[in-house]
Amino acid sequence: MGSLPSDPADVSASQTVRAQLRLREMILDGELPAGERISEPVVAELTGISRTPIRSALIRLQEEGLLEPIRSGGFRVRAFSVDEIRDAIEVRGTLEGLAARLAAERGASAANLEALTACVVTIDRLLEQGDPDEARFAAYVEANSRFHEVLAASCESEVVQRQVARGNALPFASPNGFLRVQAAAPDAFQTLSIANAQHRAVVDAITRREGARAEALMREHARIAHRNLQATLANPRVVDLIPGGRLIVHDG
Amino acid sequence: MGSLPSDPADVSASQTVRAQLRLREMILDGELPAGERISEPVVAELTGISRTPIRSALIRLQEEGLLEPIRSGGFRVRAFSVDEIRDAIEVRGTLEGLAARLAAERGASAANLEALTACVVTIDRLLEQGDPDEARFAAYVEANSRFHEVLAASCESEVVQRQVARGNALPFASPNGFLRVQAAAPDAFQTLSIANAQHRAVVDAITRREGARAEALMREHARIAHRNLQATLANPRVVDLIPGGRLIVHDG
DNA sequence: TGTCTTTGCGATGTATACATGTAGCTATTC
DNA sequence: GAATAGCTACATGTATACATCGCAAAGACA
Repeated sequence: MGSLPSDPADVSASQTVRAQLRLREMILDGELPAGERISEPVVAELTGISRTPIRSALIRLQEEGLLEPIRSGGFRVRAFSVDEIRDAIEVRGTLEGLAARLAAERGASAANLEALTACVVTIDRLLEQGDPDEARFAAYVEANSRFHEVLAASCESEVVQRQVARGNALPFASPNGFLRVQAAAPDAFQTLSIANAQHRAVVDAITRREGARAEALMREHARIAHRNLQATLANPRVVDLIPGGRLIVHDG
Repeated sequence: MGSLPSDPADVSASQTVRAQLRLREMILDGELPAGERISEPVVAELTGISRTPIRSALIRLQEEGLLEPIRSGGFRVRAFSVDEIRDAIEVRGTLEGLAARLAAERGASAANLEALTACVVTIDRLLEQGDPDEARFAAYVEANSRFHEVLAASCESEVVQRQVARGNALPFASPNGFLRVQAAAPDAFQTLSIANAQHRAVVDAITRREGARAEALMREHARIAHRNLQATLANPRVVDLIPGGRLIVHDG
C-alpha cells in the first residue's frame, strides 16, 4: 500500500519480487552508487517495503552478483572493473557456445529453429529500413533478446539454460547490455549486420548438426561486446546509454 | 544455545551460515527427501534456529540449485534426472575448460603452476602406494580438490572463478562428486591414473601457453564423471557413496 | 595539539507475532 | 457412492520488536 503508484510492472507480485525489481532498478540507474553500503532501513523507507522482503531481495541480488557482502555485515553495491566486464563477456560467450553446441549435437526442435529464424528475419527487415528510430530500436532489442533466449532453450537442458541465465545476470554481460551504444555508433549498421550474419550462421550450424562451428560462432558473437566496451570507454559520454554504466570503475 | 552440541564446524558462525550448512547436509544425507516440501517451522524446530535465518538459507540453497520454489510458496528439495546430471557435468567441464584456456593464454603465476604440479605429484605418490585405505583416500580427495581449486584461480579472474564455483555447486557436478565410487571400482587404479595424467597434461599445456589444448583437456577430464555416473547407475548399491545420491531420480 | 578513550547512534542479525492464502479432509447432498 | 462445498489447520509472507556489534564523533588527558 505504501508503494508508489508510479512503479511499473509491480502489480500483483509479492513484496519480495517488487523489492528485487525496484532495487535492481535503483542500482542500475545509479540511485544507489557503487561502493556504497545499502542500508536496509533507508531502502525500506524509500520503497515503502518492510525490512524482511528487502532482506530477501538483497540476498538474491548478491547471488546475482550485483551486491557484495561486507565483512561486518550487510551489503554494498559492487563496482566492476573493465577486466571483470571483459571476463563476464567471455563467460557468457562460452556458455552460449555450450548451448549452441549441445543444440547442434542433440538436434534442436523444429519449433525452436523456426523461432530462431524468425528472429533473424525480423532483424534483417529492421536493418533494411535504415536508421533506427526509437520504436524500431525497441523491436530490435526484442528480437535480439528473443534469439538468445530461444537459443539457450534449444538444447532442451534446464541446467544449461539456468547457467546461461546466470552468465547473463551481470548487466554488461547480457546480450543487450551494449546494444544502445552499438546502435549509436557511426558504423552501427555494419556492426548490427555482422551480428545478425552470425545469428544466421549459428542457426545454419545447428540445423546441420555442426556443433563445433555453432560453438565457435556464438563465442565470437559475444565478443562483439568487447568492441562495444572499448567504444564506451573511449567515449565516456555514452556511459549512461548502458544499464549500470555508472558501476564501471575506470582503473589504469 | 538451542543448537545441538554435536554439530560440526558450527562454532563462531552466524545462524544463517549454520542453517545453510546444516540444511545442505540434511538434504545431501537424505534427511530431507527429494520432492518433499521444506517446512520452515519444522526445520526451525529441528535445528533450533529461528525461521528468519532458515529463510535466508533456503533462498541461498535455491540459488545454489538444491531447492526449487513451489508455486504456492515455499521450497521443495529438487530431484535430479540422469540427463540433468550429465548436463551439469558438461557445464562444469566447459567452465573449467574456460579457466584453463584463460590461464594458458594469459599466463599463470609461478606460484599457481607450482601448486598445481604439487597436487599432481602428491596424487602420483598416493597411487604408487597401491590400494587406498581411508587415510590415503582422504589425502587423494584433498589433493584433487585443491588441484581444481587452484586451476580455477589460475586465470586470475574473480568472475570466472565465481562461475566455476557455481558450476560445481550441484553435488554431482563437483570434481569430488563421484570420487568414492571411482575409488571403489575394480579398475580404480587405472581410472585414477588416467585422471592424473590429464591433470599433468593440463599443467603442461598451461605452462606452454597452449590454450586450446588446455581447454580440451579439462573438458575431457570432466567427462570421466560420465563414466562414473554410468557405473553408479549400473550398481545401485553404491548410490550412498556419493553425496546426494538419493536425489537422483531414475527415469526411463 | 595530538592521541586515546569513551560514549552514543545506528546498523545488522535474530526472534516472534500476525495476517493471508492454500491444501486437505470431512460432511452433506444429489 | 461419488462429488462438491465448506471448514479447519497449517503453511508462507510480512511486519516489527529487540539485542548485539561496529563505527564515528566528541571529549579528556598527556
